[in-house]
Amino acid sequence: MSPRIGLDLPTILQAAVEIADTRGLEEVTLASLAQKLDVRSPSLYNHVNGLSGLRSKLAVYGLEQLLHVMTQAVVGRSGDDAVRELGKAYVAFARAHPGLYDATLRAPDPQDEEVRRLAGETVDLVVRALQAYELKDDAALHAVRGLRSLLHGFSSLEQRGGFGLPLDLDVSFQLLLDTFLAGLHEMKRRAKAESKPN
Amino acid sequence: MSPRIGLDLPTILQAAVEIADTRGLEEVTLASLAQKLDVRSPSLYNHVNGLSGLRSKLAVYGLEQLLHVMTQAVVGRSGDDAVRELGKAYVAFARAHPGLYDATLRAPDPQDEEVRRLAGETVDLVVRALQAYELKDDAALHAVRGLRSLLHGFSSLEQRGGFGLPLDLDVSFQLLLDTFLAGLHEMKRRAKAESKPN
DNA sequence: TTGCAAAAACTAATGACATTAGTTATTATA
DNA sequence: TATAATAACTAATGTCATTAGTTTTTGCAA
Repeated sequence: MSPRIGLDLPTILQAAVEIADTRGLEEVTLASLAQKLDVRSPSLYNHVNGLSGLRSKLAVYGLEQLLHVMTQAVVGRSGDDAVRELGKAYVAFARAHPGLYDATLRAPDPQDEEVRRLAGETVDLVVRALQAYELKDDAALHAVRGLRSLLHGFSSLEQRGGFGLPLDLDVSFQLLLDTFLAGLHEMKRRAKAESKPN
Repeated sequence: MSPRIGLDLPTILQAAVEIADTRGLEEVTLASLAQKLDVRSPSLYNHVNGLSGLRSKLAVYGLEQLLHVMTQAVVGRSGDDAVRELGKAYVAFARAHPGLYDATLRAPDPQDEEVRRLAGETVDLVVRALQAYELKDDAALHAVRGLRSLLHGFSSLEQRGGFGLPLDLDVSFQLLLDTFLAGLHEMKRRAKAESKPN
């Protein structure tokens, strides 16, 4: 009971990531992938459940890596520093792996257990990074959504060249993060002013 | 010199939007569109330059509509009120027309003159809406990018079901906007504190 | 009224793709 | 050394987009 050892999943994913990052996610086809791996496309079905299966695996792979770089960014930090490094790590990942980043958003099946686990872990990580702002109850989760919106929005628009203006992107990002953080501090101040006097 | 009067561009775009909004942008194919219009797919080439041409037209069409609803949202308003209404109009558009909204981001050719014009007009509109914050020079443009990042990020993640949490989306959005606005005010305060004392 | 030119819509054909069915080849272990 | 498991293969089908070339319609000029 043992077959020939040709392809394996890591090799396939690596090749797929390379195509995605250099040519775009749409160019990741079973045909282009098979050609790159010097194999006939039906052979890929032995490792992956068709094109949609490949995309799902790619999504999980990307989510794992994204979570990893985000985790590395926040260890040993807190408050503004933690959030800033988290943000920088996020956009750096999106810049370094545009196709893979794309896959994490377009491909994932929300029902997939692995996807749910990774999403949960990511939320937990960001909640912890936001601890310093003393957000009550759901407020922390809303803030996680907000931060993610802003990070994804910036990364996504940057990738699509959606910013037509001749303006330094890093400055824009820095300022956006600063504004958001200033807002968080202000919200914290307001919450205190509201609870203390009573 | 006159042909038969069958299809026309508005009819085609309307049908394409309907498919995009109900089944997703990927489902807008010349085949599906032709079927919906009760025509053979090569006939569409008389009105549109293939699939990519259709997508470009769809992008322009969407950008026009988006600019329109944003314009309506800010007329007669200023400051936080203007920004809030602008934001609400943006996400409302994305919610009402998920496929068309998608097209405005994925399809447009940045070289296209029409696209550039619409993008420019949109930037101008938002810059005007942000006048109350007295942002200096490039700061206003950076703020436009920031606001757009946050609006697009939220809309995009909402559409993809990227928010796994069982939490009210409108509250999240409201809070995100509040935080951003509080941040803008704080930045304005800081800028004043920095210039005045000198 | 008639005929023509322009343009829309058509048929036919090609090539890229995903996918399935069924075959061949390889290799670890019994 | 034989075999069972499984990877990789060939062949075939169906869906697309796209191009070439044909037919049809219709406003206008003669």
